[in-house]
Amino acid sequence: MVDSKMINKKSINEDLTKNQKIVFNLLQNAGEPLKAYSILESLKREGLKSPLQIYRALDKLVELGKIHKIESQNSFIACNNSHCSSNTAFTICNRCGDVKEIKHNNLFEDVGALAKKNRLKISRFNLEFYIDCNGCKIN
Amino acid sequence: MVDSKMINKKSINEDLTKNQKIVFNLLQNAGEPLKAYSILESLKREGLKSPLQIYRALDKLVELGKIHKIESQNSFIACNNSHCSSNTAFTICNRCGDVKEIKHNNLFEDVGALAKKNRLKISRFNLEFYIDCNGCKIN
DNA sequence: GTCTATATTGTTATATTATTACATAATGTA
DNA sequence: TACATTATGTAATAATATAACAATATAGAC
Repeated sequence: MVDSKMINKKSINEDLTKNQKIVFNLLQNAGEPLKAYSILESLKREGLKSPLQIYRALDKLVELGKIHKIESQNSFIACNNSHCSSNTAFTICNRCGDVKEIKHNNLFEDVGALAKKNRLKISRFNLEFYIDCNGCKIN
Repeated sequence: MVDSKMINKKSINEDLTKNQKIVFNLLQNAGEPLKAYSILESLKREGLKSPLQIYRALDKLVELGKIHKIESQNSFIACNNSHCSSNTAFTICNRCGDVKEIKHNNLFEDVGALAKKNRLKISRFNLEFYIDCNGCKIN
């Protein structure tokens, strides 16, 4: 399923359609997870006016591996890691919900190895580490 | 946050309130993930008639570690692993969405070790392995 | 026991997130 | 061109989750 639709992550943004480009650019500039309806709000000026326009672009971008969905927040973040292959690893703050994508490539290899060790033939994984972020620990 | 509210997983179900017990029993007997509104449907006969009654029970049960939420499906499953400490590890089928909780304790230790290796002080983790399940591979 | 604080439950309304259904336009390809 | 495929637009609605407030039950302090 994932495999058959997986496309070279390095494919330039020219491959994206108009709406996909608009949504992707917004997410890249944001640098933090955004929610579908907040994206919709931001993009009213670009002429996007219905949720479906946003969701369609988001779905495709997820499929292409150019963005990830943070399921527990119903939010979307531009991919930060050129080697992730649609695998995802995040830290999520227990208190403020702040999300950071983990870029450490060893981690991706290690999790893959763990899957193998447990005899699982995986197409991808999602790993979420819940932490108290620095800002929240102080307060 | 998790720590302060974490309660002994072995606490018997007597500790649960009426609605919590009703919801938890249903999930235990189901043995598969259920969605909030499907739980509501099933429990109309028990006198539960509003979403909030279900969500309140589910929230508490998650907090107690007696059930887990499968975020990508908005579904809830009874915990299957007495050592999980609110850590979660699942396989999820790409095609049919079938979810299984992984019980292999070594995996939980290994993921904890990975967090440490990456200098993360985590309160818990959630790991999702996406696979093609046996049933789906055949068809 | 009774008073009080706290937790739990009940109920209505509403907010948030996501999809269905259908029409139209653009693009690629024989 | 003609045809299939993909992308877009729009309206309606489904599915998921929470806010706000009232009523009831429970556990300790006295």
